Amino acid sequence: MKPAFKPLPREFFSRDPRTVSREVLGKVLVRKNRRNPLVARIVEVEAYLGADDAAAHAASGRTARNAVLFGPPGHAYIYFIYGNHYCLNVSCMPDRIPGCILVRALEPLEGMDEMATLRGITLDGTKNLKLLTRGPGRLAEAFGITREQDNGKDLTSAKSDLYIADDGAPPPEVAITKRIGITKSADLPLRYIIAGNNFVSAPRKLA
DNA sequence: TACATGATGCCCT
DNA sequence: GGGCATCATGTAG
Repeated sequence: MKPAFKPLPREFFSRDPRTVSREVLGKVLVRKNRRNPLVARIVEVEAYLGADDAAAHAASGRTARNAVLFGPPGHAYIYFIYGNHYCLNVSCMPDRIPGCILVRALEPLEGMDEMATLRGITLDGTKNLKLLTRGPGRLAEAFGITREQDNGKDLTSAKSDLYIADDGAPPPEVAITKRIGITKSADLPLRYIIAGNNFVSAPRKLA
């Protein structure tokens, strides 16, 4: 593991989710409470705007489930979907304003063996590497993320066992498309991907 | 208390 | 390419 993964400051997330989405691409997600650190680069995210975004969980106001979105920025909002899958979101915007980003795909950098174990698959070749962290449900499983353990966790502190950091990589080229898997406000161009990256969850037309 | 539904992934064809 | 598992949450009654 490279030295000094520096966590992003809370102010980074205290902004419009669209700005955060664009700038968080190329940063790394770090998981520490394992035998070995798990590290993967963020290559695909979506922005959810809050009150004015019909597709956002926060659109209909604060509930027990989405309370984290209404709290301070830089915290993990984990929810369970389709009876099988967890998804990792990061709260954005200042306290009480419910923006967020959804992390949709990662490029594994370190700890692939353990990710494979968590996913319940074997790594036969480079092809299977994509199966580790491509898609919101998959990456959550590969990082051992559950609502019980990780919901509300501070992602801006290296003391946290789950956080987002800058590893010094140069900013990538960003492409923008429509969001995936939603029915409301489905045409808005709020999905941000690293252009040409092989680990994004699905090829889509540019918006 | 009951019901409809979803920011998905897997397996079968 | 399409159907389906599977359940927490929110909303209605």
